Amino acid sequence: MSRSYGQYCGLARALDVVGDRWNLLIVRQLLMSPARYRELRDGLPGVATNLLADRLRDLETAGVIERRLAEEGNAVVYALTPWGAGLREPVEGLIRWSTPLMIRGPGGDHFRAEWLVLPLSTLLADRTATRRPWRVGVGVDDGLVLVRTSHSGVEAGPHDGGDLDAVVRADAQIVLGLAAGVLALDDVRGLVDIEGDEAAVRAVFNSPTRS
Amino acid sequence: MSRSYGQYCGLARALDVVGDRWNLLIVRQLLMSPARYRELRDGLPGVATNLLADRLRDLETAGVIERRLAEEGNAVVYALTPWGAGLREPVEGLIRWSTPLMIRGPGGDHFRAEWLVLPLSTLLADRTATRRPWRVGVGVDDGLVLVRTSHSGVEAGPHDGGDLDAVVRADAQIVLGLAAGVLALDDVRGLVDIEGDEAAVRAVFNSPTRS
DNA sequence: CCGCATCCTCATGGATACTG
DNA sequence: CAGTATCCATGAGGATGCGG
Repeated sequence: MSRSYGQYCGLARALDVVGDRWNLLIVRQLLMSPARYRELRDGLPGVATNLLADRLRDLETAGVIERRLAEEGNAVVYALTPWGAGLREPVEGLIRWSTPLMIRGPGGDHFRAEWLVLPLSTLLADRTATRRPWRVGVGVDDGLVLVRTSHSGVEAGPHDGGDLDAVVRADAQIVLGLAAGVLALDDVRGLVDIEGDEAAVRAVFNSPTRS
Repeated sequence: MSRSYGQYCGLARALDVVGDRWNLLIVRQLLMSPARYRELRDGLPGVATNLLADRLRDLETAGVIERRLAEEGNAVVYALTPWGAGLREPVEGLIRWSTPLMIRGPGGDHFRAEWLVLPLSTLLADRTATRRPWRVGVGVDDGLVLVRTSHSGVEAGPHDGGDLDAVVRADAQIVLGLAAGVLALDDVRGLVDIEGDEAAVRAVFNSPTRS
């Protein structure tokens, strides 16, 4: 664990726990779903394997994550504790704050479709859901993210294999621009591929924000 | 500037900008008020002066902070840009998340009364304000933090020298426990010193949360 | 294979002295 | 006062090893 700030301040103590490099990205992965060591390593391109092991130990000691035994028996699965799951708010706050950094496009950075789950969740959460419920797949590269109506608005998550009313495919940059309201669907028609119920797709990206 | 994560992910890009050690603590200081170099150094015990200078440069380059000329003429003052001020949400989220780390008490850590401003702001913000407006000073050590009613609830900030309806003095740990709702005022009567209008103090710490 | 531990190199952080 | 310059300790990154 890195050096403590030694300050009796909530932010400093929070950063003593999750401020070290890679820690919040590990939390990001686990906010989507519990995962095995290898899955974490795959979802965190660039992490050194010894650092990942170190950080998992630190976070477990601090009570942010816990090791569970997978259903298959002896496999270890890492998951957030209830307290660790409380990091969703500040993490989503940082994601919303980062919008200006994302609409510039990916540059040469790594990208994984699953990384759209949290941004879509938080950017679409306060959209008013339409009358009839829908489930839409948002596809980038080879991945598919599920966006659907929920009791209180719109939710995103990993694709669960269930039926979809529609599938939208576009570059990640465009998907984020649409979700953030920086782009309108009609402005990028040629860059977006829509299959299925177009009305459902419009409900995702063009419905007014509750504000 | 530290090594980039190289991930096209909002959280990773946000941390590329503010994830380096000390960066968010500098933002914490500037969320309270613009400050000069020396004030930042004083408010960040433990920071090395070269690191502070480095970080201020990085944050300015990234567009999080800006250098301003003070009213007195040639003095430089650091302040958040509008985008940088948008970090208030995730920072307050981390502060709320850190409550379990704070109610354990200060241990041997440094403490400054001004560090209560952000926690009091975010922990009391959704308390319903009483009918008549009040201004209460919360005192720890030698410092005094202002808590007052606002149009939409309760606000905290640096003491502005104006008249106060009451002053409460207690240890920082107790103040935070009261604000977080972990302690009730009557449970710690002997440890809290109240001057002035006690009803105003009760309005700060005992009014029901809006939930 | 998966889940780490070890080793080595180099970038970053920390403490202090120094300068315009 | 507002930073630079310097030096040393520490942590990150990458390759590889190793037991289950």
